Amino acid sequence: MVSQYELNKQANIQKNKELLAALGLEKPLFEPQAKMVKRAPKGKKRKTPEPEDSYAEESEPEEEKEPKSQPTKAQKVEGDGGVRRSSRISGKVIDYKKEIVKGSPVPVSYSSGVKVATNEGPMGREEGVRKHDPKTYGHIPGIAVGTWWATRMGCSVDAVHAPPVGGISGGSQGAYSIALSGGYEDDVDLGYAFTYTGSGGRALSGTKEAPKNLRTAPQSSDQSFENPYNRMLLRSSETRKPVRVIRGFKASSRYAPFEGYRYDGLYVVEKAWMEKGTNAKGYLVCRYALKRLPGQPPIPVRDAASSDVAQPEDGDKQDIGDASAEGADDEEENRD
DNA sequence: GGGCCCGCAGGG
DNA sequence: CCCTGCGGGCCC
Repeated sequence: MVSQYELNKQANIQKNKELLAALGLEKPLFEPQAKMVKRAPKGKKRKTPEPEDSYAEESEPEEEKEPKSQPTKAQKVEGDGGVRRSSRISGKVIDYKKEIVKGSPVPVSYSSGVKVATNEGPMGREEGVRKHDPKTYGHIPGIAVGTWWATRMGCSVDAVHAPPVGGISGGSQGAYSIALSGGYEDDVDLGYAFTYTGSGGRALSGTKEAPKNLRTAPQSSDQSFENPYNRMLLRSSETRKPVRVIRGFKASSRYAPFEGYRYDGLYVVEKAWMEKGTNAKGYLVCRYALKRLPGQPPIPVRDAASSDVAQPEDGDKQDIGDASAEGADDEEENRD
């Protein structure tokens, strides 16, 4: 027996898929699957050299250190018996810092086409010093598309997405950035386009009888565009300012990283609307449809079948970094 | 695994 | 200054 919840969820997903198609977002700007090829485990484990050179000091990206088309070193292969480490949130078995300092800054279970931030702080990347203003529209200098962090604080330090918890960050002209972290089950993610759900409607303070002090909680009331964060994204759909997007390991789509958080580049909010979300009471949620700007590097695809990671097949390329896709520079930023 | 509650960066 | 929020560490 399928639960009513599941039925509602599937209905919502289907509806949103159709909506994305109706918006003309059904055609990928690139074909990730077609260009990805599974890498068979090669036997060894970790390794992953890693030049830490490249765009080290906020200079310009330069790229090309990307593994693509050059299966060799940098390919993980995780042989750890296939342990999926996405469960990191619950156990502290994994010492990220150690892993980062050693060879590969990126966990072996996920390194396809991924770069790491170069923000070196006293305690490592996640605790560096912020060098750029997160309150700007478009790319952050020196942070290439595909950059990966172990935690949200890393994204914050590198100014890609400032809030350590919040999913939306923005100003008067729209959102600067958003985080896809699987907070809402019925969001649809096609990589080059996706639907996103707004903030609010959660009882973070609990009830009078059972007061709480949470950072996130289940939906317990309607959302609305009155909510400042939701209003920002609504504003984005009007100004069409580019929005930085990071995908987190909690997101369930095949475009989400296995671990940590990854900068997936710039998107534009194509539409904003209200609908009944998938939750027990059918509370209203603010929903948005985002589309990726063209000219950006492909998004790595998670291989659903195995713990191996898909790999871009041929240098398909299109350079990373900020290159095109910049509707970005018009960041005369906040004119508050 | 689940529950609790903390810091932290923003926005008003 | 107070409140919010798609983290995360810890303890059970």
